[in-house]
Parts: sequence; C-alpha cells; structure tokens
Amino acid sequence: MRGTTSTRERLIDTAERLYARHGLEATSLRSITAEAGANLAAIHYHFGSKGALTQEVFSRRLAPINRERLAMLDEAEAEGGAVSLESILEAFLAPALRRSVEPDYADFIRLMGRMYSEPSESLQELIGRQFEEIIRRFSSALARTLTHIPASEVHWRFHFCVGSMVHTISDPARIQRVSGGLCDPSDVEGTTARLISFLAAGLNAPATSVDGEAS
Amino acid sequence: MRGTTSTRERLIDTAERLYARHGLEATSLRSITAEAGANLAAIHYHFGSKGALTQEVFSRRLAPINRERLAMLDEAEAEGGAVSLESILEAFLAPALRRSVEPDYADFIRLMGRMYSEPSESLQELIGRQFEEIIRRFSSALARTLTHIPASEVHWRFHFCVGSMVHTISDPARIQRVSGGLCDPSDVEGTTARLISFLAAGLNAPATSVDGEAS
DNA sequence: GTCTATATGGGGATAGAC
DNA sequence: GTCTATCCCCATATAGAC
Repeated sequence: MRGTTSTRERLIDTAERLYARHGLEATSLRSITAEAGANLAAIHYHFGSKGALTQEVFSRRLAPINRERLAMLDEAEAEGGAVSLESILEAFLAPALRRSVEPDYADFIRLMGRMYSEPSESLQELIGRQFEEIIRRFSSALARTLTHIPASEVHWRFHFCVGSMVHTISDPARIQRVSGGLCDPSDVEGTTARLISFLAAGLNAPATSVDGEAS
Repeated sequence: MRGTTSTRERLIDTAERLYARHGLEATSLRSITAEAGANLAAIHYHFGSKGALTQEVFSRRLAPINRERLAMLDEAEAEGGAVSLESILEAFLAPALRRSVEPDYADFIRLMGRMYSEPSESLQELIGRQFEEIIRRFSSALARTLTHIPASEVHWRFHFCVGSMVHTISDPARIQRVSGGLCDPSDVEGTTARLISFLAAGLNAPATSVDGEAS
C-alpha cells in the first residue's frame, strides 16, 4: 500500500483520519507521521507547518462538495421558473450526506462538525472563503422561493438548516445512541429524505411576526 | 474582587471562560491559574486533575438548565390533555437560550457547542448522564403530541431540533457574519420565537413514507 | 525526499516547605 | 490552602547528513 501513494498524500490521509478521531489540537505531528510510516520532518518538508497541513486536509475535501452543490443548484435553476424548496435543500444536503458513507470521505465528514467548534484562525478564514459563495447562492435561491418571508428571516432559517445538517452528519452514531437503537444512520437516502421534509416544512412556516422585523 | 470568591470558584469561572474562547485542549492549566490569580498547584489541590476540573465546569451549569427544562415540561403537562409542540419546544429551548445572554452564563453556552465535538471520554459520559432524562422525557412528550409520526421518526426530528439549537447558540456571532449583519443574535426572544416556529413546522411535517419504515 | 539529532518551549502532575 | 521547585514527557520546528 505504501508504494501506491506519495508520502505527501499519505500524510494528508492520515491527518484527516486522526483529526476526525481525536480532534485537531489533540493530534500531534508525531502520531501522524508514525501512522503514515513517514518521518517527523516530512510534514515540515511537504507543508511547512501543522496549520498548512490542516488547511490541505480541509480544502481537498470541501472544494468538490461545494462544487457539486453549486452544480446541482445551477441545474435546478436552469429549468426556469420557481425552484422548489426540496430541490434547493437536496442540492445543499445530498453532496455532503451522500459522501458521509463513502469510505474515502467518511472521516472528513465527521471532521466537518469540528471545524465549527475549533476556532483556529487560519481555519476560520479558510472556511469563510470556501463557504462564501455557497451561502450567498443558497440564501438568494431560498429568498426567491420563499417570497412570503422577509430576507433576514430567510437567513435565520437557512442557519437552522445548517445546524440540523451538521449535527446529523458530524457524529452518525449519536442518533443511534440517543434513540436507543431505533434510528439507523447508515440509511443515507432515508436520512436525506427525512432532513429535506423536516427542513422544507420549517422553511415554509408562516413568517413569525416580530415587531419591527428588523432582526 | 479576589476576596469575594474562593479560589476554587475562581478557577472554575476562569476555566469556563478560557475553554469557551480557545477550546478545551488548547487551554493549559497554567493559563487558567495565571488568569485566576492562583498557583499552578491549586488546580491539583482542589480538583485532582484537569479532567476533573472540566467536569466541574460542565455539571455546574448544565444541571440548572436541565432542571428548568424538566420543570417547564412538567408544568405544561400538568395542565392535562395534549401538550402543544410550541410548549414542548419552549421548555426545551428557552432555558438555554435565555441564559445565553446572561453574563454569568454566556461563556458556558458557547462551550456547549464544543462539548458535542470534543470526544474526551469522561466528558461524553458526563453528558450522557446529564441528558439521559431530558432526551427520554422530551422524546416521549413529542411522541404523544405527534401521533401521526412513527416513533423512530420523532427521534430523528428531535435530533434535527437539537442541531439547530446548538448551532444557533454555540456561536452567536456566526449568524451575523453569514447574514452580512442582517440578523441580530442579541434579540434572544426573537431568536427563540423564530426557532420555535421553524422547528414546530418541521416536527409537524407529514411523515416521510420510507419503505419498511424501520429506521 | 528522507533521515537523525537536536533546539526550544510548553504541557500535566507532584513533593515538600510554609 | 498556598507556594516554589522540579520531574518527566511531548509538542512543533529546524539543521544538516545522506
């Protein structure tokens, strides 16, 4: 196995796996190089620092997911007319959820939960860059479909959607634990369908009448 | 100020603040004692280890929130008859959201997001214990109200609710960033109302017809 | 590109005086 | 209960041989 991939790639793979399992801070360069069968100095040779390696881990996986999200949204919008909530949600959710069971991606998908809660500065910047277009495109798609909802409320509701997705994706075993085994997270299509119908109903709720409505 | 509270309490307060700001792993005992105006050895004298201190930080704040949640649910159920989704959601959300703007609690509320993604074993156990009753009580309250939804689906939907809440609460500034300033997280009552109407609609969505329906 | 060896700093934990 | 001093280990990073 070690001959097939470059040291550089093995380091990224291993870092991804250990980050997902133990957290970013808790994962040492030593443990990464040891498990990748490489030398401690290799990380600095290939990346320059731990932070730069971490950025590689994230951008490598995030870029394809977000590209697919935008492609699916493009396609839905190309059909002309109003885009259904379900299509918008599908474009946002499916590219991430589908990958959550691909062996190559599973570790990273679990890492996504962490990136929201470990506020390393360079990581936050990277995420900002990677998600800027996503947020802009999906928010305005939602706003065009949800004509009865004020723009600020659309942002709130999209925010709630992201929360449900991240919580669902970042620790698949959790739903099994809290449901006492009743719920099966390995059925990704079922999970996606459930999320879509839940979130579509939430997005479609009557606008809350808040005085002033500014916030 | 230093005379008013015991060293033990100041250590917990300071740990809470630094944990929320920098993460659990990234916060050293040295930084805690330095900022609390105490000696490095004080932590081991009072708690025995860093892990034990961390448990103190969490259980001190979690217990009152969960006690209030159960009290509100008790009250709603005491009125007899079916309990509305809105009352159940309010009992679950308000005790946490209300505290997110109390100066004493704000740091901890932000910490809550982290506890879901840092998988230290002792912490996961503590959380399991603290939330066991909450999950049981709220899941069955929801199931009694949502009679048209299969039990496993109720668990999924409650899971989605938790995700929205955690994501909303754990980094209040995020919604401001991603909305370009359109949304104001300091209006807690507005946020609670928005969450309740969004989640109530999602919980009430028609049951997704999944073949077999086992999961 | 990959190795060994090492620099430099910080981590948690503890012993023992006060 | 609080301090100093210290043990021991591990972290990231770098220099320089191969």
